[in-house]
Amino acid sequence: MTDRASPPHASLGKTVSDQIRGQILDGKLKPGERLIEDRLSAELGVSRVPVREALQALSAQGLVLLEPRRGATVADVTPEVVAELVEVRALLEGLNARLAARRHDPAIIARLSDTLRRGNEAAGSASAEELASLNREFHSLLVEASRNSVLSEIMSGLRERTALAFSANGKLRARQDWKEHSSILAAVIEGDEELAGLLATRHVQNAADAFAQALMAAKAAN
Amino acid sequence: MTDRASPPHASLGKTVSDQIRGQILDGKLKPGERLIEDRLSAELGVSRVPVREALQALSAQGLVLLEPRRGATVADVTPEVVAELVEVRALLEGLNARLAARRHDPAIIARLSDTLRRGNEAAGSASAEELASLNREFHSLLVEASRNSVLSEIMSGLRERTALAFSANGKLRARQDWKEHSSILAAVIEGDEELAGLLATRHVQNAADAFAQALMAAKAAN
DNA sequence: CGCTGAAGCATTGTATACAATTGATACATC
DNA sequence: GATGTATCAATTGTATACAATGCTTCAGCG
Repeated sequence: MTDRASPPHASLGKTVSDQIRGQILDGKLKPGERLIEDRLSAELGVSRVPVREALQALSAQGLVLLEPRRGATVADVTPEVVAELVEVRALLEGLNARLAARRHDPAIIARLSDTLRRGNEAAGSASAEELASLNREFHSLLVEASRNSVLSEIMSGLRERTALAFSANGKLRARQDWKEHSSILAAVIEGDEELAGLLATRHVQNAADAFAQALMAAKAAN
Repeated sequence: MTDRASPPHASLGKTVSDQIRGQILDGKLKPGERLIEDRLSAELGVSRVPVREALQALSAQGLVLLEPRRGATVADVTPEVVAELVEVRALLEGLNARLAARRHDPAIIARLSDTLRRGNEAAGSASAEELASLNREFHSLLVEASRNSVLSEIMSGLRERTALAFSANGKLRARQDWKEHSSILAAVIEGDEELAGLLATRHVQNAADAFAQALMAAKAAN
């Protein structure tokens, strides 16, 4: 039940966009799959107009590829794009962590600590979905902690795209992930900007490396 | 005549979006001004549907503020947001320049050199519009040179928003701007990643500082 | 004179209908 | 048998029409 989706009185376009985004991130819609407006509008019980709005929004976010006169498909995140994504996101997570350490907001830090605790508890036992949700929560709070709305918007898009790419990562790295989260948060609490930034950058790179290795191993097994 | 706008067979939504974007960046539409769908559709001779698409796209880019049930207004870039914008853009321009230095693509470097030459020639005499256009061209090529499509997309949005904020900057800093462009390009040609990155980051910060000072001076004059 | 509230208007949100384009299939031709 | 071409179905692009909402104005009352 990780679907909070959208508030009841938001415009339909947003509701639909959240629905589709959810299905993409959950893997119910697979990369390359066509998103036909008529089908979606019938499925969701709305007209094509909000569906089109949603598809455009998702396209702007990079989750959907929108080709003129040819329709929409779920974005296929190639290894090249993943590398680009990681390069940019690693840098920005670094900036974000530095800012969070500088701002040093006790209220958000408290919430981060709580999420961290739950993440550590869940790292062993919980389902992949729950782990993903906690992961999102941690990074989302961290973004909030930097108090930079521009950065925040950009990063939320990047996080979703990397999540899409790494969806198969599952529970394997959970323990290591939360270890790293822990040290990032510690640096933020200390107000050690440089360390927080470095750790956050490394965190992204480490996760990407681990994923690449897992991928290689899977290939070798075939 | 810096308007290349959109290719003739692109969808109307894109055409309209380019039109409105142009009017915003040219200052014909001022921050805070309401963008009423009916009026725009009448003015541009299309129905409201493409206009809505355009407004959403511009909203995703940050040039337009879209409030549910309340319509669209030209984004008002507050000093706080400018600071955030500069913080992020400075970092990303740094990464971009580093990558450009690493890639080191002769074809693009040749084009950059050409633009640089024209920019230096124009720095003294040309109109503000022409200078802005050359500036866009230089940075646009530089983004291309990094060969990172993710970075490229993000930065083009950021550049437009900073351009909107600094639109009043005009010719004052032109000479200094192109001096800095020149040294950035030199570092890129040398393949000196670190220097190129540093200079590019500084370039953004310098421009922002200069603008802030100009603003203060203008205030003091009142 | 200011305040409250209801009616009307301006504007956005959504649905339906039509036009235009693309991709596929079947057929004819070499 | 391969290749080109015409026709058709599926799908997207755009326009128009209607519904829902928020803002403004102004009458009535305190």
